[in-house]
Amino acid sequence: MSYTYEYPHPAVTADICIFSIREGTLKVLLIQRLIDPFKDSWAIPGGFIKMDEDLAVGAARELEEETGVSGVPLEQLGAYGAPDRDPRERVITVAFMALVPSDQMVLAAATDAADAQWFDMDELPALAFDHATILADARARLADKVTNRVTETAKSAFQFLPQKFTLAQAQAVFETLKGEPLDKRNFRKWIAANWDLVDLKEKTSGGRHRPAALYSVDF
Amino acid sequence: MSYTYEYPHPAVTADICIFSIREGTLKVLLIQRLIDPFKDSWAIPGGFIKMDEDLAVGAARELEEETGVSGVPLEQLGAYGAPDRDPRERVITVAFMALVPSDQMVLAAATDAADAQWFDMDELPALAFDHATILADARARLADKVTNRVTETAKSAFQFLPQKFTLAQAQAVFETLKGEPLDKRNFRKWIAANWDLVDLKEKTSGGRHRPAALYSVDF
DNA sequence: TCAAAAGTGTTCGTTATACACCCATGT
DNA sequence: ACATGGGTGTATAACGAACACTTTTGA
Repeated sequence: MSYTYEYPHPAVTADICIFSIREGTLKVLLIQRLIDPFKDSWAIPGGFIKMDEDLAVGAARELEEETGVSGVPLEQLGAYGAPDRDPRERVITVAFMALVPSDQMVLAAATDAADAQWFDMDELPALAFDHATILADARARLADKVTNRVTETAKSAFQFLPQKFTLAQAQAVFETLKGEPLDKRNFRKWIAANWDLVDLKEKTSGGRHRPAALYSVDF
Repeated sequence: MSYTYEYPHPAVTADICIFSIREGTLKVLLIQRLIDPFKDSWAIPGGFIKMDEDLAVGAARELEEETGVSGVPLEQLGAYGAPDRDPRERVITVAFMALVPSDQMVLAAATDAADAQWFDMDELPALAFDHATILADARARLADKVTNRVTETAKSAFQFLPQKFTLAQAQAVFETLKGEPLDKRNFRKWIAANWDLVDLKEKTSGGRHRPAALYSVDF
């Protein structure tokens, strides 16, 4: 089957930057490409948009196909369309991003992906296409969104915490997302002022040091 | 000549929201479509991206072809790709926006455009495709960008002022761009703090009322 | 003298930032 | 006793928002 047009058409893809926190560090979900170009290179997941699906829907589908990850709320980052960004043909990509919990997530590489793995944002491999640029843009946007206001993005930060958590644990999560250390007292003021924390009147135990108070959060 | 692909490809367009101030009100540059679909409807200028040009370059080219407007710095707004947004075939558009002075600008409708005119943002005609949505997004972004920091977008606001201007004139420009009235004293504090105003030690004359001090701005 | 626009400061609330010491526990 | 992380308050600066009266001119 082939498709013919009177004028040349670019291909359009969606690429998705999926961030998570694992082992206390910010990770991004990458796939290893199974096919050329950039065969065997790592890349952010993505693929061609179908003719009858919305951009965000196509992005979600490609994400699930290549990595097994589904049900994440994607936010559009923008379009990337340098003429030579794909050596095959003209490909314009629309980039999306999301922040998700990943503890119970099972990665399942399929379709164009030989493998799907979480990479530490500080130890990225060489990336296919212009994905390093896209990912850098996404990283910057993530840091902006997490602490400024009580947005959906900020809410999702709490997914990296157990239901009962200490303030030190919460601080570590926000530091990881923001990419810089935060002042302990200022952080505690901020979280108390901006979120509905419930003091559970419980303390951690078994630690080597002073027990910490446990909290939960109501949205 | 025709172009054949193994898989279906969408068409990709760039659409451009060009804002200006004319007669003291915020205007947007629209074209009247010469061809179907939406023949005779008004639309924001735009058209198909060529295979070897960058998105922003294509947007600038389409803008010039259809309206005669050139040399404007475009900022990407995002991609719009609902499957049915174009009745002909699947068309994904990348929207751009800019704020430009228009006093000496000569509009020259050509190519797909029967006409090119400035429309008052408060009196828009029915627009083709999903252009009403795109334009509303652009309008919101414009208001955000103009007053918050000393950005390029904010700089361009001064292009709507004569070289020697009064603070009341400047306030009127910023109010138009922001879409809401500003407090006189707060505005004067803000403009003095954020811009390098030069007090020209001159006053307006010929007005019916108290003369106003004239300023110019250095960047 | 009146109408109309020009000009001018202070207060308050919120937010971000900086910063140092004592406390409770396990070893 | 000591090492380790838990826990706490105050001061300052910057910013945005609210707000009313006097001055100067032409008609």
